[in-house]
Amino acid sequence: MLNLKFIQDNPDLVIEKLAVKRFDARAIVEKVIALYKRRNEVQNDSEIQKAEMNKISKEIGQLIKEGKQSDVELAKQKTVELKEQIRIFEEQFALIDAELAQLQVQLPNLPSTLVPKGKGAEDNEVVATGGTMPNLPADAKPHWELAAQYDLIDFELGVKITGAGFPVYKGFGARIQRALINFFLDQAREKGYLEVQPPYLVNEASGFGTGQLPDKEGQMYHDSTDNLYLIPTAEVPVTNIFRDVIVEGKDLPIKTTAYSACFRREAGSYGKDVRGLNRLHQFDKVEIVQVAHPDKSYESLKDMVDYVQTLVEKLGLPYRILRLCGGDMSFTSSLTYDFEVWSAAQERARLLIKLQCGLKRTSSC
RNA sequence: GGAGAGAUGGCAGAGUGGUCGAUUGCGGCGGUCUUGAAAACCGCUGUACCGAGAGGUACCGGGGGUUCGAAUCCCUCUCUCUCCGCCA
Repeated sequence: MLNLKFIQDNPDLVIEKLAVKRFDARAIVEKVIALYKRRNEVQNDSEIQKAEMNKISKEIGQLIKEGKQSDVELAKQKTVELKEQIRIFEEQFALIDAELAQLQVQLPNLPSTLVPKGKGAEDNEVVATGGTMPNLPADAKPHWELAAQYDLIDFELGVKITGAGFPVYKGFGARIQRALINFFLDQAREKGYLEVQPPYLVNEASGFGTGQLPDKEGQMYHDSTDNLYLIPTAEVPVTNIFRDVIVEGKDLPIKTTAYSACFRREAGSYGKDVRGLNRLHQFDKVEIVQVAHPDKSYESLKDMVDYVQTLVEKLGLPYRILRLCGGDMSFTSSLTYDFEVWSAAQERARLLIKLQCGLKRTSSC
Protein backbone atom coordinates (compact mmCIF):
# COMPACT_ATOMS: atom_id res chain seq x y z
CA MET A 1 0.00 0.00 0.00
CA LEU A 2 1.34 3.39 -0.93
CA ASN A 3 2.25 5.71 1.89
CA LEU A 4 0.06 8.83 2.18
CA LYS A 5 2.98 11.16 2.57
CA PHE A 6 4.59 9.63 -0.51
CA ILE A 7 1.43 10.20 -2.54
CA GLN A 8 1.24 13.78 -1.32
CA ASP A 9 4.86 14.49 -2.17
CA ASN A 10 4.90 12.67 -5.52
CA PRO A 11 1.45 12.87 -7.08
CA ASP A 12 2.70 13.08 -10.66
CA LEU A 13 5.09 10.20 -10.22
CA VAL A 14 2.32 8.00 -8.82
CA ILE A 15 -0.03 8.86 -11.69
CA GLU A 16 2.67 8.32 -14.30
CA LYS A 17 3.86 5.00 -12.86
CA LEU A 18 0.39 3.60 -12.48
CA ALA A 19 -0.34 4.47 -16.10
CA VAL A 20 2.17 1.73 -16.94
CA LYS A 21 -0.19 -0.64 -15.16
CA ARG A 22 -3.02 0.88 -17.20
CA PHE A 23 -4.49 2.36 -14.06
CA ASP A 24 -5.82 5.90 -14.10
CA ALA A 25 -4.94 7.17 -10.65
CA ARG A 26 -5.52 10.90 -11.12
CA ALA A 27 -8.93 11.18 -9.46
CA ILE A 28 -7.97 9.05 -6.48
CA VAL A 29 -4.67 10.83 -5.97
CA GLU A 30 -6.34 14.23 -5.97
CA LYS A 31 -8.94 13.08 -3.47
CA VAL A 32 -6.29 11.52 -1.27
CA ILE A 33 -4.25 14.71 -1.16
CA ALA A 34 -7.24 16.85 -0.26
CA LEU A 35 -8.44 14.47 2.44
CA TYR A 36 -4.98 13.99 3.83
CA LYS A 37 -4.60 17.73 4.31
CA ARG A 38 -8.01 17.96 5.95
CA ARG A 39 -7.23 15.02 8.21
CA ASN A 40 -4.02 16.62 9.41
CA GLU A 41 -5.84 19.84 10.22
CA VAL A 42 -8.40 17.98 12.29
CA GLN A 43 -5.67 15.99 13.99
CA ASN A 44 -3.86 19.17 14.87
CA ASP A 45 -6.97 20.82 16.32
CA SER A 46 -7.78 17.72 18.28
CA GLU A 47 -4.29 17.41 19.70
CA ILE A 48 -4.25 21.00 20.87
CA GLN A 49 -7.39 20.28 22.88
CA LYS A 50 -5.95 17.07 24.24
CA ALA A 51 -2.78 18.85 25.32
CA GLU A 52 -4.92 21.35 27.23
CA MET A 53 -6.86 18.52 28.81
CA ASN A 54 -3.70 16.76 29.93
CA LYS A 55 -2.40 19.98 31.39
CA ILE A 56 -5.55 20.57 33.44
CA SER A 57 -5.57 16.99 34.68
CA LYS A 58 -2.06 17.37 35.98
CA GLU A 59 -2.98 20.61 37.67
CA ILE A 60 -5.91 18.96 39.37
CA GLY A 61 -3.62 16.32 40.77
CA GLN A 62 -1.41 19.06 42.15
CA LEU A 63 -4.36 20.99 43.61
CA ILE A 64 -5.68 17.91 45.39
CA LYS A 65 -2.30 17.39 46.98
CA GLU A 66 -2.37 20.96 48.19
CA GLY A 67 -5.92 20.52 49.47
CA LYS A 68 -7.39 23.35 47.41
CA GLN A 69 -10.80 21.76 47.02
CA SER A 70 -12.61 24.76 45.50
CA ASP A 71 -9.97 25.20 42.80
CA VAL A 72 -10.34 21.55 41.93
CA GLU A 73 -14.04 21.95 41.25
CA LEU A 74 -13.34 25.00 39.10
CA ALA A 75 -10.79 23.11 37.02
CA LYS A 76 -13.11 20.15 36.59
CA GLN A 77 -15.75 22.41 35.09
CA LYS A 78 -13.31 23.53 32.43
CA THR A 79 -12.82 19.98 31.25
CA VAL A 80 -16.48 19.39 30.42
CA GLU A 81 -16.49 21.49 27.28
CA LEU A 82 -13.02 20.35 26.26
CA LYS A 83 -14.11 16.76 26.44
CA GLU A 84 -17.01 17.39 24.13
CA GLN A 85 -14.82 19.21 21.61
CA ILE A 86 -12.30 16.40 21.62
CA ARG A 87 -15.06 13.91 21.04
CA ILE A 88 -16.28 15.84 17.99
CA PHE A 89 -12.79 16.19 16.54
CA GLU A 90 -12.10 12.51 17.01
CA GLU A 91 -15.31 11.59 15.31
CA GLN A 92 -14.40 13.76 12.33
CA PHE A 93 -10.90 12.34 12.25
CA ALA A 94 -12.13 8.76 12.25
CA LEU A 95 -14.55 9.53 9.42
CA ILE A 96 -11.90 11.14 7.22
CA ASP A 97 -9.35 8.50 8.11
CA ALA A 98 -11.69 5.69 7.10
CA GLU A 99 -12.44 7.36 3.78
CA LEU A 100 -8.73 7.85 3.20
CA ALA A 101 -7.93 4.23 3.96
CA GLN A 102 -10.66 3.14 1.60
CA LEU A 103 -9.10 5.20 -1.21
CA GLN A 104 -5.60 4.09 -0.35
CA VAL A 105 -6.31 0.40 -0.89
CA GLN A 106 -7.61 1.16 -4.36
CA LEU A 107 -4.16 2.22 -5.54
CA PRO A 108 -1.99 -0.61 -6.85
CA ASN A 109 1.69 -0.90 -6.04
CA LEU A 110 3.96 1.11 -8.33
CA PRO A 111 5.70 -0.89 -11.06
CA SER A 112 9.47 -0.93 -11.31
CA THR A 113 11.15 1.02 -14.11
CA LEU A 114 11.93 -2.34 -15.75
CA VAL A 115 8.27 -3.12 -16.32
CA PRO A 116 7.30 -2.82 -19.99
CA LYS A 117 4.11 -1.04 -20.97
CA GLY A 118 1.41 -3.29 -22.29
CA LYS A 119 -2.03 -4.74 -22.03
CA GLY A 120 -1.81 -8.47 -21.62
CA ALA A 121 0.12 -11.68 -22.12
CA GLU A 122 1.19 -10.72 -25.66
CA ASP A 123 3.11 -7.70 -24.36
CA ASN A 124 5.22 -9.60 -21.85
CA GLU A 125 8.93 -9.46 -22.45
CA VAL A 126 10.89 -12.68 -22.96
CA VAL A 127 14.13 -12.17 -21.05
CA ALA A 128 15.60 -15.65 -21.41
CA THR A 129 14.97 -19.02 -22.99
CA GLY A 130 16.70 -22.35 -22.50
CA GLY A 131 16.54 -26.09 -22.90
CA THR A 132 15.64 -27.99 -26.03
CA MET A 133 12.14 -28.50 -27.28
CA PRO A 134 11.44 -32.22 -27.45
CA ASN A 135 10.20 -33.51 -30.79
CA LEU A 136 7.36 -35.81 -29.90
CA PRO A 137 5.42 -38.05 -32.25
CA ALA A 138 1.88 -37.06 -33.13
CA ASP A 139 0.37 -39.69 -30.84
CA ALA A 140 2.33 -38.57 -27.77
CA LYS A 141 0.28 -38.91 -24.61
CA PRO A 142 -0.37 -36.17 -22.05
CA HIS A 143 0.99 -36.72 -18.56
CA TRP A 144 -2.30 -37.86 -17.05
CA GLU A 145 -2.44 -40.77 -19.47
CA LEU A 146 1.16 -41.71 -18.86
CA ALA A 147 0.65 -41.45 -15.12
CA ALA A 148 -2.24 -43.88 -15.34
CA GLN A 149 -0.45 -46.23 -17.74
CA TYR A 150 2.56 -46.62 -15.44
CA ASP A 151 0.47 -46.34 -12.27
CA LEU A 152 2.39 -43.31 -10.99
CA ILE A 153 -0.52 -41.13 -10.01
CA ASP A 154 -4.02 -42.36 -9.24
CA PHE A 155 -6.53 -39.56 -9.64
CA GLU A 156 -9.59 -41.78 -9.23
CA LEU A 157 -8.36 -43.16 -5.94
CA GLY A 158 -7.92 -39.60 -4.70
CA VAL A 159 -11.52 -38.89 -5.69
CA LYS A 160 -12.66 -41.84 -3.61
CA ILE A 161 -10.70 -40.81 -0.54
CA THR A 162 -11.23 -37.09 -0.73
CA GLY A 163 -12.41 -35.66 -4.04
CA ALA A 164 -11.19 -34.28 -7.35
CA GLY A 165 -7.83 -32.55 -7.20
CA PHE A 166 -6.40 -34.76 -4.47
CA PRO A 167 -4.29 -37.31 -6.35
CA VAL A 168 -2.61 -40.35 -4.82
CA TYR A 169 1.02 -40.72 -5.89
CA LYS A 170 2.10 -44.34 -6.03
CA GLY A 171 5.37 -46.23 -6.21
CA PHE A 172 7.80 -44.48 -8.52
CA GLY A 173 5.36 -41.56 -8.75
CA ALA A 174 5.55 -41.04 -5.00
CA ARG A 175 9.32 -41.45 -5.04
CA ILE A 176 9.91 -38.93 -7.78
CA GLN A 177 7.72 -36.43 -5.98
CA ARG A 178 9.79 -36.89 -2.83
CA ALA A 179 13.03 -36.76 -4.84
CA LEU A 180 12.07 -33.42 -6.40
CA ILE A 181 11.22 -31.95 -3.01
CA ASN A 182 14.59 -33.08 -1.70
CA PHE A 183 16.35 -31.73 -4.77
CA PHE A 184 14.86 -28.25 -4.41
CA LEU A 185 15.48 -28.11 -0.66
CA ASP A 186 19.07 -29.32 -1.00
CA GLN A 187 19.80 -26.84 -3.78
CA ALA A 188 18.32 -24.00 -1.73
CA ARG A 189 20.35 -24.97 1.30
CA GLU A 190 23.52 -24.90 -0.75
CA LYS A 191 22.60 -21.37 -1.81
CA GLY A 192 22.41 -20.27 1.81
CA TYR A 193 18.69 -20.62 2.46
CA LEU A 194 17.65 -21.75 5.93
CA GLU A 195 15.30 -24.70 5.74
CA VAL A 196 12.21 -24.56 7.94
CA GLN A 197 9.20 -26.80 8.41
CA PRO A 198 6.23 -24.53 9.00
CA PRO A 199 2.71 -25.36 10.22
CA TYR A 200 0.19 -26.14 7.48
CA LEU A 201 -2.61 -24.41 9.33
CA VAL A 202 -2.41 -20.73 10.14
CA ASN A 203 -4.48 -18.36 12.22
CA GLU A 204 -6.37 -15.35 10.98
CA ALA A 205 -3.61 -12.86 11.80
CA SER A 206 -1.19 -14.75 9.56
CA GLY A 207 -3.75 -14.77 6.78
CA PHE A 208 -3.91 -10.99 6.93
CA GLY A 209 -0.16 -10.72 7.35
CA THR A 210 0.48 -11.82 3.77
CA GLY A 211 -2.66 -10.36 2.25
CA GLN A 212 -4.39 -13.68 1.61
CA LEU A 213 -7.15 -12.33 3.80
CA PRO A 214 -9.51 -10.74 3.17
CA ASP A 215 -8.69 -10.90 -0.53
CA LYS A 216 -8.62 -14.64 -1.12
CA GLU A 217 -10.90 -15.72 1.66
CA GLY A 218 -12.86 -18.07 -0.59
CA GLN A 219 -9.73 -19.70 -2.02
CA MET A 220 -8.50 -21.08 1.27
CA TYR A 221 -9.81 -24.07 3.13
CA HIS A 222 -11.11 -22.87 6.45
CA ASP A 223 -11.63 -24.78 9.66
CA SER A 224 -14.39 -22.85 11.34
CA THR A 225 -14.27 -24.85 14.57
CA ASP A 226 -10.88 -23.42 15.45
CA ASN A 227 -10.85 -20.58 12.92
CA LEU A 228 -7.70 -21.79 11.18
CA TYR A 229 -6.82 -21.78 7.50
CA LEU A 230 -5.03 -24.45 5.49
CA ILE A 231 -2.08 -22.77 3.82
CA PRO A 232 -2.35 -22.16 0.07
CA THR A 233 1.45 -21.82 -0.04
CA ALA A 234 4.34 -21.99 2.41
CA GLU A 235 4.75 -18.29 1.73
CA VAL A 236 2.06 -17.65 4.32
CA PRO A 237 3.67 -19.28 7.38
CA VAL A 238 7.22 -18.45 6.26
CA THR A 239 6.69 -14.72 5.75
CA ASN A 240 4.72 -14.58 8.97
CA ILE A 241 7.85 -15.66 10.79
CA PHE A 242 8.89 -12.06 10.27
CA ARG A 243 5.56 -10.47 11.07
CA ASP A 244 5.88 -7.87 13.83
CA VAL A 245 9.57 -8.48 14.33
CA ILE A 246 12.45 -6.08 13.96
CA VAL A 247 15.44 -7.52 12.16
CA GLU A 248 18.99 -6.24 12.25
CA GLY A 249 20.05 -4.53 9.05
CA LYS A 250 23.31 -6.44 9.09
CA ASP A 251 21.41 -9.74 8.94
CA LEU A 252 19.79 -8.89 5.60
CA PRO A 253 19.01 -10.48 3.27
CA ILE A 254 17.50 -13.30 5.30
CA LYS A 255 17.00 -16.33 3.07
CA THR A 256 14.47 -19.01 3.99
CA THR A 257 13.21 -22.09 2.20
CA ALA A 258 10.40 -24.44 3.09
CA TYR A 259 8.60 -27.41 1.64
CA SER A 260 4.92 -27.73 2.32
CA ALA A 261 1.84 -29.30 0.92
CA CYS A 262 -0.40 -26.52 -0.39
CA PHE A 263 -4.17 -26.42 -0.31
CA ARG A 264 -6.31 -24.36 -2.64
CA ARG A 265 -10.04 -24.50 -3.18
CA GLU A 266 -9.66 -23.16 -6.73
CA ALA A 267 -13.24 -22.02 -6.58
CA GLY A 268 -14.55 -20.96 -9.95
CA SER A 269 -11.83 -22.56 -12.04
CA TYR A 270 -13.69 -25.71 -12.99
CA GLY A 271 -13.79 -26.67 -16.61
CA LYS A 272 -10.61 -25.20 -17.97
CA ASP A 273 -7.10 -26.51 -17.57
CA VAL A 274 -8.03 -28.70 -14.67
CA ARG A 275 -6.94 -32.04 -16.06
CA GLY A 276 -4.18 -34.07 -14.49
CA LEU A 277 -1.72 -32.10 -12.44
CA ASN A 278 -2.65 -28.80 -14.01
CA ARG A 279 -4.80 -27.54 -11.18
CA LEU A 280 -4.95 -29.38 -7.88
CA HIS A 281 -6.52 -28.77 -4.53
CA GLN A 282 -3.51 -30.27 -2.82
CA PHE A 283 0.00 -30.11 -4.23
CA ASP A 284 3.60 -29.96 -3.08
CA LYS A 285 5.78 -26.88 -3.32
CA VAL A 286 9.20 -25.75 -2.20
CA GLU A 287 9.20 -22.07 -1.42
CA ILE A 288 12.09 -19.64 -1.26
CA VAL A 289 11.74 -16.32 0.54
CA GLN A 290 14.16 -13.48 1.01
CA VAL A 291 13.70 -10.68 3.50
CA ALA A 292 15.69 -7.81 2.05
CA HIS A 293 16.36 -4.15 2.60
CA PRO A 294 13.95 -2.08 0.47
CA ASP A 295 16.89 -0.58 -1.43
CA LYS A 296 18.19 -4.05 -2.22
CA SER A 297 14.93 -5.82 -3.00
CA TYR A 298 15.47 -5.79 -6.75
CA GLU A 299 18.90 -7.30 -6.24
CA SER A 300 17.32 -10.06 -4.19
CA LEU A 301 14.76 -10.67 -6.90
CA LYS A 302 17.52 -10.90 -9.51
CA ASP A 303 19.37 -13.32 -7.27
CA MET A 304 16.31 -15.51 -7.01
CA VAL A 305 15.54 -15.43 -10.72
CA ASP A 306 19.11 -16.46 -11.51
CA TYR A 307 18.93 -19.21 -8.93
CA VAL A 308 15.67 -20.63 -10.22
CA GLN A 309 17.06 -20.54 -13.74
CA THR A 310 19.88 -22.85 -12.62
CA LEU A 311 17.24 -25.26 -11.29
CA VAL A 312 15.30 -25.57 -14.53
CA GLU A 313 18.62 -25.88 -16.37
CA LYS A 314 19.67 -28.73 -14.09
CA LEU A 315 16.36 -30.46 -14.68
CA GLY A 316 16.87 -30.08 -18.43
CA LEU A 317 13.48 -28.48 -19.01
CA PRO A 318 12.69 -26.27 -22.01
CA TYR A 319 11.66 -22.93 -20.52
CA ARG A 320 11.40 -19.22 -20.97
CA ILE A 321 11.45 -16.38 -18.50
CA LEU A 322 8.97 -13.56 -18.97
CA ARG A 323 9.01 -10.10 -17.51
CA LEU A 324 5.35 -9.27 -17.15
CA CYS A 325 4.06 -6.05 -18.66
CA GLY A 326 2.13 -3.51 -16.64
CA GLY A 327 -1.26 -4.79 -17.72
CA ASP A 328 -0.51 -8.39 -16.83
CA MET A 329 0.92 -7.75 -13.39
CA SER A 330 -0.89 -8.21 -10.15
CA PHE A 331 -2.18 -5.39 -8.00
CA THR A 332 0.50 -5.63 -5.32
CA SER A 333 3.50 -6.45 -7.49
CA SER A 334 6.12 -4.01 -8.68
CA LEU A 335 8.04 -6.45 -10.83
CA THR A 336 7.10 -9.98 -11.82
CA TYR A 337 8.98 -12.72 -13.63
CA ASP A 338 7.16 -15.82 -14.80
CA PHE A 339 9.01 -19.02 -15.54
CA GLU A 340 7.18 -20.98 -18.20
CA VAL A 341 8.04 -24.56 -18.96
CA TRP A 342 6.99 -26.09 -22.26
CA SER A 343 4.56 -28.97 -22.03
CA ALA A 344 4.92 -30.74 -25.34
CA ALA A 345 1.94 -33.05 -25.22
CA GLN A 346 -0.35 -30.24 -24.22
CA GLU A 347 1.31 -28.01 -26.80
CA ARG A 348 1.46 -25.03 -24.55
CA ALA A 349 3.67 -23.33 -22.03
CA ARG A 350 2.78 -23.93 -18.44
CA LEU A 351 3.48 -21.39 -15.79
CA LEU A 352 5.79 -23.10 -13.36
CA ILE A 353 7.11 -20.36 -11.20
CA LYS A 354 6.14 -16.82 -10.47
CA LEU A 355 8.69 -14.53 -8.93
CA GLN A 356 7.51 -11.17 -7.88
CA CYS A 357 8.84 -8.14 -6.19
CA GLY A 358 6.13 -6.17 -4.58
CA LEU A 359 4.87 -4.50 -1.50
CA LYS A 360 5.10 -7.72 0.40
CA ARG A 361 8.40 -8.32 -1.28
CA THR A 362 7.88 -12.02 -1.31
CA SER A 363 8.87 -14.49 -3.93
CA SER A 364 7.92 -18.03 -4.51
CA CYS A 365 9.04 -20.99 -6.50
C1' G B 1 -13.86 -30.65 28.52
C1' G B 2 -12.62 -28.73 33.93
C1' A B 3 -9.46 -25.57 37.28
C1' G B 4 -5.80 -21.87 37.87
C1' A B 5 -1.94 -18.20 36.34
C1' G B 6 -0.45 -14.66 32.98
C1' A B 7 0.18 -10.94 28.47
C1' U B 8 4.48 -4.25 30.04
C1' G B 9 10.05 -1.24 25.62
C1' G B 10 15.12 -5.66 21.24
C1' C B 11 15.14 -9.39 25.57
C1' A B 12 14.45 -10.28 30.93
C1' G B 13 11.53 -8.11 34.57
C1' A B 14 9.33 -3.98 38.29
C1' G B 15 5.26 -1.06 38.60
C1' U B 16 -2.27 -1.67 41.54
C1' G B 17 -5.48 5.73 40.11
C1' G B 18 -1.89 11.71 39.58
C1' U B 19 5.24 14.72 36.72
C1' C B 20 4.85 6.68 34.46
C1' G B 21 6.43 6.69 28.16
C1' A B 22 7.17 3.81 32.33
C1' U B 23 12.45 1.54 38.02
C1' U B 24 16.26 -1.92 37.11
C1' G B 25 19.30 -5.61 34.56
C1' C B 26 20.98 -7.48 29.78
C1' G B 27 21.79 -6.07 24.87
C1' G B 28 22.98 -1.88 21.41
C1' C B 29 25.49 3.01 20.38
C1' G B 30 29.15 6.82 21.91
C1' G B 31 33.16 8.09 25.27
C1' U B 32 37.24 7.55 29.22
C1' C B 33 41.16 4.11 30.23
C1' U B 34 44.49 0.56 27.02
C1' U B 35 49.78 -0.63 22.12
C1' G B 36 44.97 -3.34 20.95
C1' A B 37 41.05 -6.02 23.20
C1' A B 38 38.51 -7.41 27.63
C1' A B 39 37.07 -5.53 32.33
C1' A B 40 35.71 -1.16 34.87
C1' C B 41 33.52 3.65 34.76
C1' C B 42 30.45 7.78 32.37
C1' G B 43 26.64 9.22 28.88
C1' C B 44 22.86 7.98 25.26
C1' U B 45 19.36 4.29 23.70
C1' G B 46 11.04 2.39 21.93
C1' U B 47 7.56 3.30 17.85
C1' A B 48 4.00 5.97 14.92
C1' C B 49 1.67 10.47 13.62
C1' C B 50 1.27 16.07 13.43
C1' G B 51 4.58 20.41 13.27
C1' A B 52 9.51 24.65 9.55
C1' G B 53 10.93 24.35 14.63
C1' A B 54 9.92 24.64 19.70
C1' G B 55 7.03 21.13 20.82
C1' G B 56 2.54 18.14 20.84
C1' U B 57 -0.53 13.59 20.50
C1' A B 58 -1.13 8.34 20.74
C1' C B 59 0.58 3.52 22.17
C1' C B 60 1.91 -1.11 28.62
C1' G B 61 -2.24 -8.12 24.14
C1' G B 62 -7.25 -6.10 21.13
C1' G B 63 -11.93 -3.45 21.88
C1' G B 64 -15.24 -0.81 25.16
C1' G B 65 -16.29 1.66 30.00
C1' U B 66 -15.56 4.50 34.88
C1' U B 67 -12.68 9.17 36.15
C1' C B 68 -10.62 15.86 35.77
C1' G B 69 -6.75 11.89 35.26
C1' A B 70 -5.89 4.61 33.77
C1' A B 71 -0.14 0.27 32.59
C1' U B 72 -2.91 0.42 37.34
C1' C B 73 -10.25 -0.09 38.48
C1' C B 74 -14.68 -2.49 35.62
C1' C B 75 -16.69 -5.26 31.19
C1' U B 76 -15.50 -8.08 26.91
C1' C B 77 -12.55 -10.61 23.31
C1' U B 78 -7.97 -12.98 21.81
C1' C B 79 -3.66 -15.53 22.91
C1' U B 80 0.08 -18.13 26.10
C1' C B 81 1.47 -21.20 30.24
C1' U B 82 0.50 -24.91 34.42
C1' C B 83 -2.44 -28.93 36.50
C1' C B 84 -6.53 -32.58 35.85
C1' G B 85 -9.62 -35.37 32.40
C1' C B 86 -10.22 -37.49 27.43
C1' C B 87 -7.76 -39.31 23.05
C1' A B 88 -6.02 -41.18 16.91
